[in-house]
Amino acid sequence: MKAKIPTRIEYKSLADIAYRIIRDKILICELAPGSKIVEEKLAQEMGISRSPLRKALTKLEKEEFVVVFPRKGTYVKKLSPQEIKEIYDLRRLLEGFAAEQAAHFINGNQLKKMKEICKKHRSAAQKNDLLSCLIHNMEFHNALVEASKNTKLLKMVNNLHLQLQAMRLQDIKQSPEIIGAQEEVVKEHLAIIDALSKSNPKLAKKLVEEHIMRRYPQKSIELRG
Amino acid sequence: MKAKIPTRIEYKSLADIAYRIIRDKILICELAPGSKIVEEKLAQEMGISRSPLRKALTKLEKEEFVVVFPRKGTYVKKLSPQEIKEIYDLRRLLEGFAAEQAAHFINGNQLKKMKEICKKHRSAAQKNDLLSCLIHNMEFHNALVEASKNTKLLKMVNNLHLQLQAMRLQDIKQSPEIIGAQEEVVKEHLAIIDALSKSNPKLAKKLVEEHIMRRYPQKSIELRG
DNA sequence: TTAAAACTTATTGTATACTATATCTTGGAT
DNA sequence: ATCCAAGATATAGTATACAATAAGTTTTAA
Repeated sequence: MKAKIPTRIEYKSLADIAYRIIRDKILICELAPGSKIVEEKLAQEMGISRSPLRKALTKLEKEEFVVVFPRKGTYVKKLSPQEIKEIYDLRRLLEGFAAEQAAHFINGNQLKKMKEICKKHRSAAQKNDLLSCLIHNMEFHNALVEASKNTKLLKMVNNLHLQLQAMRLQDIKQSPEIIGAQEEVVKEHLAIIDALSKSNPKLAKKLVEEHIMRRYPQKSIELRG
Repeated sequence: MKAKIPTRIEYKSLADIAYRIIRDKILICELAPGSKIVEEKLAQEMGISRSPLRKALTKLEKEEFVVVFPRKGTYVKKLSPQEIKEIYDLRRLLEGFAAEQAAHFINGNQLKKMKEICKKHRSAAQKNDLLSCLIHNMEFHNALVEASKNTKLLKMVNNLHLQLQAMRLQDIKQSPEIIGAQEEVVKEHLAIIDALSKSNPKLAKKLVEEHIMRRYPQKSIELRG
């Protein structure tokens, strides 16, 4: 008899829960970059055994939130300047492409959703609520890539954003002013929405690329391309 | 005291070995798309316990070689036409970008290496050794992306190629002629090398994009962009 | 006193045992 | 005969136990 492939159902295993908790701890730097993760210790803290914890760590390793040194231990990943550059180069490429594609398909609902995100984003910016700004920023970029209808692309871009998130939160804590200019960010987002609504792929792509590179934190390093 | 981050050493755990063996079995369709993987059964066949096997399966899940349905089981992934389209769209984008970047940095050694790969590829093509052709083809694209000096990009493209590999092998078995035209492929590879050696980023990019889309197996579906 | 060796401890990797759930089988009622 | 329910079985998820290795500590010899 042929194997029946089941339909996916929602089920949260301890491994899934642990994955999410540890990832969040890394994103808010409760687990600091470079610090060691001792399995037994962390498992006890979370009230679970090492089995689901190790599964969670394996997933985090694949997504580059931690680095595993065989027989030595697992360490929270610390992004190098070179990696940050790579991420921004890839974001420009991938999200630029996403915008181009999205301009072909995007519908009223999706545009409306993006506009609402911008509204909340602007409101948070005016209140100087930088954490909310960070969230709405991710929501916007997420919605943009979703509209490109390429699920693999969405996964890639999502992962890149999450990898940057810990760094962004650190920046907020250490010097909120460098994040600043959130109203500028919202303006640029709205311009992108406008290009999408006018089904202008080339413009949407260009605006997204420029938007991303304006936020590249290592402006001093010369850009190529 | 600050945590000392160890240097990476080579160490093959049973999980690593199992990962590689299972991945290869999937690539050669010894584990057929859609078939179920029973942990206890596969572990016994490989002479290991479920612990390292499950770690291997978790990695394979993250790389989309298998799909895990919670509490149901793990199944070998079967690519849908939509996913194949996504992969080709992304390959065009990512490898086109890689070529553009590579044209800036590439050195004599790397060019030499790529030429040698083409030489072997042509030789295999003349002998009608399609399996070797597949390998040399991957080697070429790998070398191209390596020359772009973006490690994250390399990982992404590598994964896309591996995901296609099972399908390509099936194609060879079922109808060798559709693979054919390997000498054409080599010619196009050499043209790409030529553009790189002349440090012509725009041309290199264009040639790579065209080269990839010429091999898109679903030509009938209209292409956008 | 210093350095190497032997020993101890901590921690990862692996195997096994247990638990919970999904699937299959059997039996009974209509 | 068909459908549903209760029990049996298979299998994934989790916990624990054990093995191997790396890191740390003490001892001993020069």
